[in-house]
Amino acid sequence: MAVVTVRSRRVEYSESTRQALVDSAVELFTKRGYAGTSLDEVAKRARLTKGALYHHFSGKQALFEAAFDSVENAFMRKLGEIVSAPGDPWDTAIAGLRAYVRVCLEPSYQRIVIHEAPVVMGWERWREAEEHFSYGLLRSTIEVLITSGELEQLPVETMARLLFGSLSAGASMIAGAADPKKASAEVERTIVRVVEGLRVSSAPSLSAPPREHRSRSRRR
Amino acid sequence: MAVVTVRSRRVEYSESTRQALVDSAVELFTKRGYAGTSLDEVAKRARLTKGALYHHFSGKQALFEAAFDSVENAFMRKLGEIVSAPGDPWDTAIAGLRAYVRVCLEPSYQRIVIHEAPVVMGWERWREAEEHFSYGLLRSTIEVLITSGELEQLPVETMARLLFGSLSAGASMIAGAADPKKASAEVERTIVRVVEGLRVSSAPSLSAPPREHRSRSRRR
DNA sequence: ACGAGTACGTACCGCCGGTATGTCGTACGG
DNA sequence: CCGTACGACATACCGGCGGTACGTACTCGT
Repeated sequence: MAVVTVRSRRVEYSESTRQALVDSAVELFTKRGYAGTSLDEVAKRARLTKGALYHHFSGKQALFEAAFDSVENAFMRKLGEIVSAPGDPWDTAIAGLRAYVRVCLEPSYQRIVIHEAPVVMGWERWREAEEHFSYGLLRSTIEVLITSGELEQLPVETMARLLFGSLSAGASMIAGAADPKKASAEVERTIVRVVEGLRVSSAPSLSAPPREHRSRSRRR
Repeated sequence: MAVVTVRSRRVEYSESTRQALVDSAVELFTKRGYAGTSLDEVAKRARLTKGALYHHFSGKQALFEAAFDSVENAFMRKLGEIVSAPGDPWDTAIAGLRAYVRVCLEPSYQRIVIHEAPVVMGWERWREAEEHFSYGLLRSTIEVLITSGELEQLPVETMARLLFGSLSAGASMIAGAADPKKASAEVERTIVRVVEGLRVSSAPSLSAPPREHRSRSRRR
């Protein structure tokens, strides 16, 4: 079973052209968006023709998803290492947040993953794909924090979605800001503050699932 | 300034056909999305032709923006009344949050305003348009809460964006959930908890679901 | 009542996603 | 060593759609 059929030169060339098409697609989708990019253009930039493109991909959507995966894989590897590093779970989680905010400064991540993918791939499929990437990371991080008693006991799925939404919005804001450095600093600070608001500071709540309380908490 | 030139029957007809086109566009954009909807289809559904459409709108984008405005105006009016109602600012803000979550159950708001608009109109233009609608409401509400000392002092702009991102994500989640009622309840609860985490100097009163209460909301 | 402008409809163009088909080189069995 | 089958592209073409040019009927002001 150790027969590894020496990767022929032929398939090497093939994979290379495929990669060239993906790279070209990433560039053009980032600059002009999905609808604004023609397949002839993508092929031309890779010094190929549409025939080659349709040999490697079933259509425009498939090409986009390949570009999507390419971008995600490029940026999520480091992030995964950060949040799975040993040490205090809270600190590593915060470090992950900061790192993610930095990733969101990348134009290709911004446009392809955050903005266009949900529309192009359909929201459900996008979410499904994100399970393997940033959303999955966020979700597992939250789970760790909840089980370790650092975070308020709230529905993990919902928490993850809402936080992810905040991060995406922060990403958009940073990308569109006149001063991205300053904006990312503010986003970072605010996000961290939001998460800290969900921290359980005191002893682990022996309170059962927080439900119905007397309310009317008045202030002032 | 009192030159009230009697609206001729002609312009009435014209406005009526324009409205028919917008309504048709809202329906089709909601069902099939922007790219999946052809102008011939929109015109046909309104018992018109593409010629009429191009008489009233400069192109597909303009038609979309008209549909966008139509949807926003339809849903944001009530919301505006809620958050500008007299009474305790904190309570009205929370009520506004809950109301917004309900709006997010509407398919047309979901797809047109939340999902497609940022891509179709471009993110910057989308944000600009949102200033007059939901985002503007959220922002002003936050400003009130901060100046009244209820909320942590954080950059208003950033807070508003992040919270808006959370709400949008919650909206998407609700729309895609198998049990939207349950999902919206969870989103509501979690969002309220997040906001309470940002409250100053108050023991977080774990969500207090107020049922329909008083408030004759006669305002404006 | 009559020119003018508005509110459409009709016909057509160019681009683009997708398909069908052709061609050339390479691996492979005999 | 040779033919052949198949993979890796290129070329040619189609249908649909956004957008444009132009034609036409109806209305309105004078």
